[in-house]
Amino acid sequence: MLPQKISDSLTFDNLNSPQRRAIETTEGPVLVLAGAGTGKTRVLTTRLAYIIEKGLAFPNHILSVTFTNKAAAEMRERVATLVGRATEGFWLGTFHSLAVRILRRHAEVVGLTSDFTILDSDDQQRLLKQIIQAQGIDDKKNPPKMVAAVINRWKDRGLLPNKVSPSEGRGSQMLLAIYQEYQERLRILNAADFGDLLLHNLTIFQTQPAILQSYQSQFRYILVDEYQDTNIAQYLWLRLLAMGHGNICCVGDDDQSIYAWRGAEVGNILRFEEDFAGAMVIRLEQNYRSTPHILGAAAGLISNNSGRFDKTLWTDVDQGEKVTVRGTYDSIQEARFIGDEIEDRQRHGQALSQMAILVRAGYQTREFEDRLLVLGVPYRVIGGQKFYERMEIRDALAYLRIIVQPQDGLAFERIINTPRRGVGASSLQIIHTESRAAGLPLLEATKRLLEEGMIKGSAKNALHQFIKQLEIWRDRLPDMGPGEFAKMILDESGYTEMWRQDKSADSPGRLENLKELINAIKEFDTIQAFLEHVSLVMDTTSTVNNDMVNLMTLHAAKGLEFETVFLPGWEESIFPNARALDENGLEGLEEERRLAYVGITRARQQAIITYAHNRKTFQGWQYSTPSRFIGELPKEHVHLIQASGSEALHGTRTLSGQHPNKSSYSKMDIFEAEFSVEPTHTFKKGGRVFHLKFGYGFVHDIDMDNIKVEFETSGIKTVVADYLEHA
DNA sequence: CCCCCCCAAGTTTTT
DNA sequence: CTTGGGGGGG
Repeated sequence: MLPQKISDSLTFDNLNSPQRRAIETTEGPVLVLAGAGTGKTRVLTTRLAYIIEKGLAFPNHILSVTFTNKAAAEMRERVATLVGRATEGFWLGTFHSLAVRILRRHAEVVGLTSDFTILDSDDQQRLLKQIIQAQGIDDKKNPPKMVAAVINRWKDRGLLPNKVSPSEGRGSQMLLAIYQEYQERLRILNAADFGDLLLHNLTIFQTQPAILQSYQSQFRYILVDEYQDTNIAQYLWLRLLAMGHGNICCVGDDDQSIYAWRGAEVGNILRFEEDFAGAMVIRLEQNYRSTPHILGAAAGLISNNSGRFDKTLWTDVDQGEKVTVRGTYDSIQEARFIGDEIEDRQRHGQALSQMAILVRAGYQTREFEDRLLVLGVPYRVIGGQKFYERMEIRDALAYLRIIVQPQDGLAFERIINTPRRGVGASSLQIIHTESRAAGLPLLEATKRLLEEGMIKGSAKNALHQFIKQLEIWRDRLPDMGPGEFAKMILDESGYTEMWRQDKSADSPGRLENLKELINAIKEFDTIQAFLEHVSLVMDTTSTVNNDMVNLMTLHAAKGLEFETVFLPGWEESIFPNARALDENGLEGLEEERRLAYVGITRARQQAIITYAHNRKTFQGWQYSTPSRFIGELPKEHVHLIQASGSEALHGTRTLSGQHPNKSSYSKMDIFEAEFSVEPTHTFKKGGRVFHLKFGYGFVHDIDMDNIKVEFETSGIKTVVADYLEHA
């Protein structure tokens, strides 16, 4: 095919024909089923550039939606390169950032003012806790966390309190009452939680046809990334906007839908053709990332799921190694094995940053961290606690919030007695009561109580002082740079001093974080702009690009790729996760399987799956069974190495929680039906062999595929038969 | 009102 | 084992 040039910077070179079709079909609904590693981002960005370069629309006529800020930033950057200019006019961002932009313009429609506060989940749970307690409900039996989860799921489905059907869930009346009160309190706080951002948009669109119409005619082309992760509210939002022209292009992969537990509906992508009449479905199936064995193993695994679009990923590449499945005696050996494999590859010139250990749950990274520390191998843990979620950062932000937005009662409450000012629970209780009775924000209620002399003792002076101080700070706000302003607040409030006085081990770190926060604030024009950024961009942008092994959860790995991927802990209860199965049955199992699919398809060259027969948990030693997913991998794509010799034995859980004693073990036979465990090589004890890395040596001992060799130059090593040849 | 001790729980996570 | 939250005592 001849390369087709669209403009100076945009060509169709190196695009396969489905990719081209996905780019050129600009009119009407299009669903692009983009399997792992099939050039999805390339298609999205090129399509965007194509629409611009063809003169079909100006940047502000295109709505491009992603889930994460990271994805939005990447897209923005790549589109800018393609069209050769900045991307200012584009409506390109996350669902939430785009929804906020719209909501700030029409906030009054839903009873907010345009400077409303965005609450994160921590604020949300604090508020819910107050409501639960105020309604005299036991917050032990109904923890705010769980109540928040129920309300969030309702919001994910686009349901306001009046739309929740009475039969919904258990204890629904009580939860519904909390939900109603919660929405009321949010309005008084002039605040919106994350779910509200979308939900309020829907209300605006549904009640104000003129507003909806103006957006419908503005956004002539709509592009959506990761469509399999959309929830109902997001789907409704897209549908309302796309009504009319119908030029909506959704890109996604149903096999990579791993967020059902937070409201994503795989059904959205499966139903696309019904939802958008005349939709064209384009499959991207040529994979540019992985070897045939990796694709084959992943395909075999995912074929066990029902209700999916049938896709067959294929690749031009014809070499590559089988997926390794390695059993170990216990979790200590598992960590050792992976550590050694990493060092091995490093010695062979593979960059550490090209290796990743992907785990099911965050706590699993610890044993690998310990091991890598011992080995002196640098690593980084991706994910974990976010900068803006740290206590000291949230406190500091609360100071800024209450100054900028006096109605923000949650911020007020957070810092009113931090550092200690002698305003305890009892004073706060009085303020709360007044606030609710008079329908006033906490700060206003406090002022009134002070005027009326309703607060006595030390709290009276403290509150009086503090409110005066807030006003002084607020007056200075216009005259100072945001960084300078923030530093002043933290110093004058005594907050910095509080941590200086604190002698616990983590206080120096906290002070350091506060400094970092001030630096971050300096980058913004106003405190308001900074706060908006924080509430929507929870990323810690780590620009450090050192050569380190990557440790993260499977969820965090979606969208990434590595030369070598280690997948430890493939054991029943861990992966598939027991709780996922308990709570969601077959659905849960299928989502776990998709997670496994995501894990395997992150690998370019090698995927190494491991499991341990005995695992140390917080209770003690626990016997575990290899994951059913291992048995689902087609054997022609897998190289199985069982725990060898005495390691292959296992026992039942011991009562004492001691490390199991080998004498109480029976031979394991789980895989004998699935895999041949016969040695596939012909090496003999005493035979001379050659290894690419260790050179020549003599066979010392043989245990299945594991050959112990005494090498001439590097001593005794146990290596896998595949890497040896007769010499 | 503050501090300390005890008890309970312990997937995944973006915005 | 570790961490966070709540309750009770000073």
